[in-house]
Amino acid sequence: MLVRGMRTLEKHGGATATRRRAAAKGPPPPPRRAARSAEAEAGRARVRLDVDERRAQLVELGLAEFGTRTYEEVSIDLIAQAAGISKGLLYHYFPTKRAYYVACVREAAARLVARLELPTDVPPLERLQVGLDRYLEYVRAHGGAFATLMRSGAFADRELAAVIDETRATLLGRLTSGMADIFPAPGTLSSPLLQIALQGWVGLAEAMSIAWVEACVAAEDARSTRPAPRADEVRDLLAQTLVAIVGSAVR
Amino acid sequence: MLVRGMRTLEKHGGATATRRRAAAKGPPPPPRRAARSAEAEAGRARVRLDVDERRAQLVELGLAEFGTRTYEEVSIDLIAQAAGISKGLLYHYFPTKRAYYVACVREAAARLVARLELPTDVPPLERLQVGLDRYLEYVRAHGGAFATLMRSGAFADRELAAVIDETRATLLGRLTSGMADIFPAPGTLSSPLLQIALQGWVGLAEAMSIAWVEACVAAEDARSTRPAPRADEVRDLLAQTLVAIVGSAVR
DNA sequence: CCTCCTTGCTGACTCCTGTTCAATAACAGT
DNA sequence: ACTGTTATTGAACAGGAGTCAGCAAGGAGG
Repeated sequence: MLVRGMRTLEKHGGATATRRRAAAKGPPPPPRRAARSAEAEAGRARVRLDVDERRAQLVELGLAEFGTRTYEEVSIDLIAQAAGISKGLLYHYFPTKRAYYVACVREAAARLVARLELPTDVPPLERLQVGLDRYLEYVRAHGGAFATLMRSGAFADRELAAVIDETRATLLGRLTSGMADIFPAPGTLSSPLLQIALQGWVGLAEAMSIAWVEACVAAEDARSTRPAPRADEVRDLLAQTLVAIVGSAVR
Repeated sequence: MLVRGMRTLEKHGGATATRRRAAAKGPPPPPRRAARSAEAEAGRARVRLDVDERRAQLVELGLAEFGTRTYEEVSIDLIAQAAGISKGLLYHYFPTKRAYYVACVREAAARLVARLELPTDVPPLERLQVGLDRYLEYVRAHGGAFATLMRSGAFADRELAAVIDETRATLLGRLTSGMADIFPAPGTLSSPLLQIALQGWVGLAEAMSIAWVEACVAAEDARSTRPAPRADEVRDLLAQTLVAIVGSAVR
């Protein structure tokens, strides 16, 4: 509690650490500063949460932080401080900073996927339009956070790339489901070229939506610039391009 | 002379540092060990190069390293060791690791741009095709390095983003120069929507080319997979999509 | 109410890597 | 050979990721 300090001089940890340091440095270690009891005077008592709660809280916080700053700009200490916990606790939930980041990206992706539930009883082209509308709406609402999350630390490790690829595949699958009827030619739908074409279109969609959001922001800031395109213009452009590219690829 | 000036200030800098250290640690700073001349017994003598030579060497090395590993995987020590110099020297040429990275990316971009010099006396569509062919050839040849360089640490800072944006704009300008003749409607060519469309197409081109290279690699590894598309198929797909997207955007 | 006892939680430590700086040595001009 | 310039170095510093021994909140069983 209050006097919980002392920490009994860290009987073990201290001794071990001292020994190791001595071995590394040679000269006798500097006098150890006496451990003081903080925690009490810090004002905030130790709060014990349920595992899932804490995890959710941390991911939520990470969503906000990583959406604003870059991966490397966000330090573990910062997160811990913002969450009101110790650094060590974070490692109780996530083995590494990257794992924490991946968890956050995964959550963001899950939310995006959840928001893009589409009706299955409408014709493919209409579904595509509705899906694109929702996608653009999402990107517009989450603006920079979306771009930051998707691009900032991306592609550094396999796991992260897998999450992103999977998300893309899921969304693409939803948007294009049923479109096989439109383009006959049975075998061609899974041809290597079409695969590449579709991956390319996903890149197009992301680049275009990001450019659109930037144009929107720029248009708001300065009156001088011409107004940004409307969402439905962008949506139509995306839809038409998808049709065109698939048409070209299966030809 | 600038350097000289700083040199003069070193008296101050040193004092400041010492003061800071004392303030931080409390106890008087440990006696600085007398600098000895080891170096000789290290086997390799100190080599003194011309500024530009060394810079070029370091950038060349960085191209290789950053093309293989990720930004964070490449440590300054690694670079220094590979170059056979001390860590400190790197900071004589580049103020920071990121600056070094940016210099490398800038060089890579410059080479790409240089390779994409296009003849000006051919019709626009043909020029587009030739340009795309060269682009794909480059991406194919430099495979992963291209993707790694362009994506790994990207977008972390303004400067890097600027380099990449500028490169994209340059290439796009070359590929599309003269195409104004094809699509009449004078004012529309710089409409906001078209800008977005073109940025989107660049994203398409990058995503598609990366997917294509991956398909090529995969096809080489396993015989089971279907063969990767030919370069000219991808090129035509890209060209047709560009025409289609511009057509949609100016409509 | 007390006592385990599980486990969420902490703080001090280590290690590693980017960055700084005073000192050193190679080269150019004299 | 002497000297000034500056490329080059080694050691120290800073600060952030990751580790670990021990502490305590809240329930289970007496």
